[in-house]
Amino acid sequence: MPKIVDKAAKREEILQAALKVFARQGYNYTKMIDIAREANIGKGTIYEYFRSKEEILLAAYDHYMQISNERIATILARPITPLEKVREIILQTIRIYASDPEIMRVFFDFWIESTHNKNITEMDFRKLYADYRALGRNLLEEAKQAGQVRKDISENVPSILVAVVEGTFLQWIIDPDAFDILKMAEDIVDTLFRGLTTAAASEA
Amino acid sequence: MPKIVDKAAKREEILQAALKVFARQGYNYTKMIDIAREANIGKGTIYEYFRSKEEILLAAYDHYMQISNERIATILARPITPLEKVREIILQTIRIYASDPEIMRVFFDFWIESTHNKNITEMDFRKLYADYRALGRNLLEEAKQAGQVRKDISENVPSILVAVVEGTFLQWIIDPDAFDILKMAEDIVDTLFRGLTTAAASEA
Amino acid sequence: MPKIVDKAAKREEILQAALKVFARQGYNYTKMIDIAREANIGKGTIYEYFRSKEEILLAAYDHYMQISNERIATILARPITPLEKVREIILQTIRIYASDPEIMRVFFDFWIESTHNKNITEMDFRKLYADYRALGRNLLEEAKQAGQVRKDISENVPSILVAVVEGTFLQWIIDPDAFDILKMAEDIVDTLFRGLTTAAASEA
Amino acid sequence: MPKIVDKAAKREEILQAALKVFARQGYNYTKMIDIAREANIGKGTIYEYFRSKEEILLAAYDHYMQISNERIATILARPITPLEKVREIILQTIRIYASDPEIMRVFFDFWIESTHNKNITEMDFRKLYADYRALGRNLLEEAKQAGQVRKDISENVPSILVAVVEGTFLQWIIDPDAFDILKMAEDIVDTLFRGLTTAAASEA
DNA sequence: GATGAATGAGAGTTCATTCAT
DNA sequence: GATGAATGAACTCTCATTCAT
Repeated sequence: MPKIVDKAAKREEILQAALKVFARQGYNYTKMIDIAREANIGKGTIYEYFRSKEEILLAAYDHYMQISNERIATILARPITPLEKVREIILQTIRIYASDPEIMRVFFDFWIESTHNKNITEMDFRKLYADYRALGRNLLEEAKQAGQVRKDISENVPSILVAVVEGTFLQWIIDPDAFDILKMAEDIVDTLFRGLTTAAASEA
Repeated sequence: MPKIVDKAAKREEILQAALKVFARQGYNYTKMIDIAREANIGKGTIYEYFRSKEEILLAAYDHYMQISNERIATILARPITPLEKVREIILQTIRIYASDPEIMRVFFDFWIESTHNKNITEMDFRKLYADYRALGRNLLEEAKQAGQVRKDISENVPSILVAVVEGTFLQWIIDPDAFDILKMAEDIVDTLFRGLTTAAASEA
Repeated sequence: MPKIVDKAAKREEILQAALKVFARQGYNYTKMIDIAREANIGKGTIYEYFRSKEEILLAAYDHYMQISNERIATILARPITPLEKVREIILQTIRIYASDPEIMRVFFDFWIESTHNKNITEMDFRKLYADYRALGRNLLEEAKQAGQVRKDISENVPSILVAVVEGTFLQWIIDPDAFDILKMAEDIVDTLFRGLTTAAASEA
Repeated sequence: MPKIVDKAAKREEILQAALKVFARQGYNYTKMIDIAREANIGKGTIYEYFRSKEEILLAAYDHYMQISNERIATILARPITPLEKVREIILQTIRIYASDPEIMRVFFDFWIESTHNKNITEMDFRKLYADYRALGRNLLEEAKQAGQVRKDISENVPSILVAVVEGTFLQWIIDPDAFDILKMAEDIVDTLFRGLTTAAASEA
């Protein structure tokens, strides 16, 4: 009988190798042979697990999305107030990628790729951001109902929340020493919430 | 009797064509022939004005930097308070690129390229962001001295200001209909300043 | 206790599968995996029975030759006149492949392959055609002696006989509906023999 | 001003080089680099004149068709009887390719390729043969009307004419010494016409 | 004996750059 | 100065074959 291989595990292994190389060199500068070398396999072997370079890209994106969604789902399930959920999502999003910078590095690579590569409609950053904003909008609405958030805040606050998180990564990836990313996470929440929350809530 | 050509003007023309194509297709997907066609010149002619594709990239980056710096210098020279300078820089930065989206599209392309291409150390986003943060830090310090800004704000506020502007563009480029970018600019300032300024200032 | 396998039978099975795929896709477009799938075995198993793709080609050719030779031998052994033997060989050659088009499809594939692939000298269409011509020449000579065929026919008649059979298949494979292949067989013999045979024989 | 090149002439040059290599090695075994070497150009240069390997195939086929069609048109235009036209088409078809064997060698390569490659529907041998048969059918019909051809010949005679020409090439390409191709052309016509023509015509 | 996971040589194709005109 | 024809390095992907299990 032939060699038994856990196809899924090996696929994951290759994906991890690819992520490492993508983070190091960028998607466009990454050649199939680089991924193969990182994974300690032959060039042809990659094609036993992925149909093309683009499929690796998509798999990596899905990988990112899954991590992200699971994290958010967990937070949403916790018995905390809507405002605390917003705070936790921001804090933990930053924390998780702070400890796994590779995937955030490739995130922006994919962002660019999605902008120009028409073959990969599955990689829909438009929807991703829209979903994040909708999430923020819903939680803030709940928080308003609960009196945690001022009624007169701008409709663009969700966009601002997304912006500040994304923009933080943008700076941090380029220059990890620019600030303490974990302290930054706290400061983001504190600074923004000060302008959003009702007096009572912001003191809490 | 050689043809008289305004070298600098033609170089600028080619640069503008390149910017257009970069915005449309992305730096990596842009071929020299695409730039040549957009500029209505021969492929070889580009090389009379630029040594390589990378040099166009750098020239485009310098172009961006010059616009950006001039704009900021103008604002800094105005007889307004430090806090108003911060506000104006944020508002006008967003406004200017809102009316010229092309250059902001390529900005992130360059961001990515600078991350991976070791040949282009002149394109230093690390320094760019550091400069922006330093500018913010200085203006905020002045504003604190002037009593416009609360003394206890986080040292990371400059990073947050940069983040929110960059993150706004990130969303807007992907999805120009996600929000009204000009309204967004106002809301960013209002929302952030509410948490930063002293009561007196924020009422102003 | 090794599994008992009829090596020869399995080899034949694989060969039949290969013939089917060759007929469908052509030798060059046929991948080893296609043959394996058609034979319902693993890709590696083929190599237990054939050293290489080329060896399958050769085996298929031998298969063709054996069928062809057996058929001719049978006809030659029959107690009929030389001219009738020629007629029967032409008729039955066409009939047999008319009912088994697969093998004739691959015949021309092999013809091409033999022309360009220097590794397969065993696949000698030069000799095959020469043999056919020699067979025709001998039978026609006998027929001449027997007074069945005119003495002044061209020495190239054997080549013409081979040509018309091969050329018929060439058209028929490309377009099976171009003519009724069985009727065509009859018409070939009738048309050609009318010019070759003595009055007496052609009336027969 | 740039190098002036007669694009059409260079394309033709490359095509001729390709034909040579196709004849020598077969279409499938021919690599782009082989064509480039034969044409004394760089590999990339081919792509300035042909989009792909397949496009060269099609151009070569068109080249064949043009030669063939022109030749036939010339013959049809001559002031000779229908039967003589048939004779001339057969004779000259064989003669022309006898003096230019390269193109006939590749003809069968293309025949095979057209059978299996679905991308090249422009290369329609089905139509080619059908056209040849139709041409023969029409000329023979005219010849019948003119009393040159017996009224009771088989409807399949056109197919037989095509078959014998194609089958002759098939043998000749494999083994150019098997027979004198020019003598063969004469013998084909003589042998076939003896069975087809009326006594008067055949004596002529 | 049977298998399919692994492989790398080699294919067609692209494109930044050169340079003769 | 302007050009585009020419180029080959380098890319992604294929597939016959090997071999550990």
